[in-house]
Amino acid sequence: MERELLLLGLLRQEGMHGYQLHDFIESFMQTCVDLKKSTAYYLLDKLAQAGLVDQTEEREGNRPVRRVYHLTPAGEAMYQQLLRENLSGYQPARFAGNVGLTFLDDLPAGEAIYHLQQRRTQLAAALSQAQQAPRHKGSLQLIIEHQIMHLQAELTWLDSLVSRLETSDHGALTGSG
Amino acid sequence: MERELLLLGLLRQEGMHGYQLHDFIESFMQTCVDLKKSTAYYLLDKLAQAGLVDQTEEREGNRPVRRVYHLTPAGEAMYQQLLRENLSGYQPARFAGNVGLTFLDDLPAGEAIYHLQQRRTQLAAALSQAQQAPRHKGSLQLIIEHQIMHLQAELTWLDSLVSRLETSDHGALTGSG
DNA sequence: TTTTCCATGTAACTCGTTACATGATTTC
DNA sequence: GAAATCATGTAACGAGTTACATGGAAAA
Repeated sequence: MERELLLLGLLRQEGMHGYQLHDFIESFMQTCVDLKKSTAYYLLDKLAQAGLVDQTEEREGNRPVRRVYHLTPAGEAMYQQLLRENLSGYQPARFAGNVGLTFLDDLPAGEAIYHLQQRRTQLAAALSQAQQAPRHKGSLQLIIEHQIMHLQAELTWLDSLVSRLETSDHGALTGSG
Repeated sequence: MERELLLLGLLRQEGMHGYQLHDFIESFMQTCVDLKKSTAYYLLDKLAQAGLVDQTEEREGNRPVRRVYHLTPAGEAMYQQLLRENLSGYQPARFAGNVGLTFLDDLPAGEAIYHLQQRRTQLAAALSQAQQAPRHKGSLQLIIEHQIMHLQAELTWLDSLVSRLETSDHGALTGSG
């Protein structure tokens, strides 16, 4: 339900059409959320069918019609509920990259280090991208801060893992650390 | 492909049947991976059809047949490739709980704090569960360490957020922190 | 004896992605 | 005139979950 919450929350601030919504998320929340264009349309349709938003059609010149969505009272109620549910629950993050770590010692230390350094490069890039993200008013800024905190922690951890591998006395991985 | 990598990596260490595999993951990796029983069977079937594992049927007494899976040479090759791909890439984590934070200032500070403290309780529980996880040999231990690091960072961050809200002079959220 | 554990699977479904299709308009 | 942007959508697919179905064995 996070995606629904996201759309409802944004539409609550101001009416928007699908393209605009996707654009906003891509430009300002790209570090933390990823919502494909078709998914946005699909979701808006679903929200509309559920009576949580309604459409008003706009047109400028000869362009394709823009369906601008606004919250209905039911949508507002649902938003209030979803927001509280989201805030008061902890949803564990999933780390796809950890599966490889499970089997790290199936590789010779040298090669493990090499691959992890590739990973490090991408991680560092993600961090500096997050750090350069434009500052936002209100709590939108929070998720950027969170993202930066998270990426910094990941980077530090990865570095400590690599240096443990480098000084590998073959007990380094499981050593008390 | 992480789930496939996970299964291949475990099966490489020793032949196992679906139930056993699911059991192992649930008991020893529950803090980081979640793989439903049906998904395990489904995936094993897919791997078998792709020729990456083969089955040998075992039976004990009158119990249902156990299909024990082993890596084939093709499976071993695939494993080697997937492992390197996984290690050398960075796959961003997704934080479903962040969507709510985006709209945190739609709630009065008091209520926001209340909900975040609910979240904190669950987070702290997850942390202590991870801390009590049995110690493992080899790099399996790495993902538990990583999980603990991650949960600690989350907890610290959440606490700092709550205390910013508590001393809320209404600029606290976006203040230079 | 009833519940839990062992062991497997199928069918229906949801969610989201990919790839495709359309067509106007603005920018280079 | 070509390319990018604005604006919408559909069809097909894939991954994974839920709920259901089966049945023997062990434990309570």
